[in-house]
Amino acid sequence: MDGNKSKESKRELITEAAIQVFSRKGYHHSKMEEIAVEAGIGKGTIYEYFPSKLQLLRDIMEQSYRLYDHTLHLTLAESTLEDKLEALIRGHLQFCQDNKDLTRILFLDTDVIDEELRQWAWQKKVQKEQYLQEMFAEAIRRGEIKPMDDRLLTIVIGGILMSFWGPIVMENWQVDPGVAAHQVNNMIMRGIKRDPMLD
Amino acid sequence: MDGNKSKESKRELITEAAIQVFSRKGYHHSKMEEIAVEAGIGKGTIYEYFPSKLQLLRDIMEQSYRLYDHTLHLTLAESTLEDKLEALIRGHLQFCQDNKDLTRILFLDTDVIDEELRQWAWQKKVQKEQYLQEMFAEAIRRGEIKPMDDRLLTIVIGGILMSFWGPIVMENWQVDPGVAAHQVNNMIMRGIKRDPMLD
Amino acid sequence: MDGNKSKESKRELITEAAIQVFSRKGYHHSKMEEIAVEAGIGKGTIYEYFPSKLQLLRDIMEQSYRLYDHTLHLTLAESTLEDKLEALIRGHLQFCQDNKDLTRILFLDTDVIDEELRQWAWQKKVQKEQYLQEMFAEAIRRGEIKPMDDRLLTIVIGGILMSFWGPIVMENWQVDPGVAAHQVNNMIMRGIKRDPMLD
Amino acid sequence: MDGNKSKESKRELITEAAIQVFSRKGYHHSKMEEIAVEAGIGKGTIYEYFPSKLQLLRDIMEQSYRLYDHTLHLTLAESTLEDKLEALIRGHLQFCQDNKDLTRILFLDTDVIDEELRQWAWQKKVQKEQYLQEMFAEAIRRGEIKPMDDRLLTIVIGGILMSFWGPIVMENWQVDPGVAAHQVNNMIMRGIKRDPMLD
DNA sequence: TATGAATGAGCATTCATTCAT
DNA sequence: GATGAATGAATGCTCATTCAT
Repeated sequence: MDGNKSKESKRELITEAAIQVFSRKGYHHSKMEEIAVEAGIGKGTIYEYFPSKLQLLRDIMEQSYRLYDHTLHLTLAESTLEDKLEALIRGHLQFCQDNKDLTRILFLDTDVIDEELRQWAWQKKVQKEQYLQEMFAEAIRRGEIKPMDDRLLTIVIGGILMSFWGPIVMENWQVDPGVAAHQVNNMIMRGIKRDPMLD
Repeated sequence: MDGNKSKESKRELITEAAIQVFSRKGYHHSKMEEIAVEAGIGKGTIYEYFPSKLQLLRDIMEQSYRLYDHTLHLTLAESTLEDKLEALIRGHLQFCQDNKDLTRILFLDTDVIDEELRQWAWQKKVQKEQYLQEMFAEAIRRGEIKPMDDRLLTIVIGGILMSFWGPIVMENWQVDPGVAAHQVNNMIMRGIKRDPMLD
Repeated sequence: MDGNKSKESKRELITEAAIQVFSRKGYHHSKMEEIAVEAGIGKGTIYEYFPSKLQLLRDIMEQSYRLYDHTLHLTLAESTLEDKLEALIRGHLQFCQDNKDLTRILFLDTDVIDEELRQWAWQKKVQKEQYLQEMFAEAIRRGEIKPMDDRLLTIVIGGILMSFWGPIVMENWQVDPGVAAHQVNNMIMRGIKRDPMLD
Repeated sequence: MDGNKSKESKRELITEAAIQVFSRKGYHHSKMEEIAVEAGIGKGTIYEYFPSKLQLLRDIMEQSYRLYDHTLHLTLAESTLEDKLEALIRGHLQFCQDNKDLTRILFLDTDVIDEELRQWAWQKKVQKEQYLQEMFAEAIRRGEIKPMDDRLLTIVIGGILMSFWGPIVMENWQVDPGVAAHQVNNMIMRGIKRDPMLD
């Protein structure tokens, strides 16, 4: 029954260990030795599966983004921007809660490592923003939301999404994704100002 | 008179050089040698003013936060939350534009260095959030904004502020702080959804 | 019937592969992995036949010397030194041409490996020189060649023999062993200086 | 008085130490640590003067060849080939005796290291041979020596020169360069065969 | 018997920090 | 004070060898 430790699962074992360590210490303070110990294997074994420490990080990053990309696709099932946005926020919160270590690496270490990785991460960010911006532009055209600078709106929404990982990952903020997403979506859609009409 | 290079100005010279280099390469890829060259002094001289590379970063961080704290105080001059928020956003945008290198270091390298610095930076963030949260709580009590989760609102607003440094610092996004702040503030206060009443 | 790969032939298979690789890359740059691939077998299998990389080299060296020793025995069939020498040179040239890879290993890697192997190779060289030196001493006694320092003559002749492997192995120098041996032998026996008697 | 340990002499110090160690152990078995200890300095200091272990070897090789090239120039002062050859052999013997460690590195490690160094060393060898071959061709034309294959003669003479370093360096063979050179030159010029005319 | 995944001793190299001048 | 040559602890990576299957 131990046979499920196939070649693929050994790779995953290393990846898991690396995620733990990278998340705990950050890339530069993580030693290959420590990752090996965490995985319960020898140092050299890592190099049977990954050619270098940097490539190990890259693989983790790419795997993470593939996982995360799923979040964006949640918007496709909805028709109105309001529903799309809520689905997006909910999915994002869920991802952060389900993959704390990954989130930490993804949003923390990204920009500090090497130029190629930096480029890659930036491109990912741009792609995501283009997707969102088009979504907003279309909603403006459709008249669902007010006429406004779609670029600025993209930046703002992107920032809001980013804002959650800190509390969730660093402070272990417990939150129901559905509830929080609804509240946040309400803020965005209807604003926070008290409606004087209600008085 | 070479003596105008007083003790204090030599310290600043090093700090400036370090900001350049840290910003350009990130902390871990910055060499003390390079900082010295950038400052036009000898490598050993840095150690006359700063006990270590890490402490040099800490000093820069602290100095930056002192500078940035000023932004928060801009809210004090305003009475309504709407005005406070706009002043805050405007001040933040201004700071990012005026101190790109500092911003990069502040929001990029912060969490990856050492545990103590990580704690310190987190504490700064918490302090800022407490200030904002109280501001929001008071506005809710006062009835200026709708009843809502002030913690969640704080996170959202914090995220929006953070969202700007990327475009400004990395993409050299040119924006008029006054105009952008007003637009963003409008989004937050009145929401983005088109008012059906207007139809 | 795959069984024609007997124990002995598998050993030879490995030896052949090792000769190829050692010759191509030199001992230190040759990887056991590469030798295994060259032999078309698994890495571990080599260790069924040779206890270590170094021992594999030693075996090749010893085998080579056994093969080469034959060259020296060619002198036995001749009576005069002149004929012995020509046979020796011819045999040496033939050996270099027929066993380029072996020659390369034999004369290139010998001394750089480990102390024991160095000793062994040196001893082989000394044995060969003793054989030659005795041959010369006897020829001097017999009056076939002039009275001279037989030690010095041995060194000179040894050097001449060594001089051929470079051009043959490294530059792929094509030469007829019989013709070249005759020419070289003539140089040695009669000198290169033009005989003034002939004028 | 310690001030003569200038930047240049520290470089030499390292070079000397490296020559010792490389000569004793061969390149691949020499550790940077050991070279540092031999030089009485810290390991890191070597890297202040040489960018890598390989470059350290290269520098030594080049320096050696510059020193050795001098030997070839000794032939220029002589007019007849006989005198040129004797000067060459004498210079060669002298060089081997005076620079045993260097000789060992030069004639032992050359071909086993890296491709670029291999090329470089081969080119040096070719240059030397071209010089000799032209010298011989000219002597043939002039009628000082018999008509013969000048390429073959070059190989033979090159081999004879090479033959000396083994006994001198490995067996500490004590020889008077002048005397030995004269004897060897006689062998080459007049041959070893007893002149039947003398009977 | 054959295999190749796993191992870890071993080594070149980096760079923050020191200290003699 | 200012300097930069010297240092060595720290670490990523290699590859001969082992051993479970």
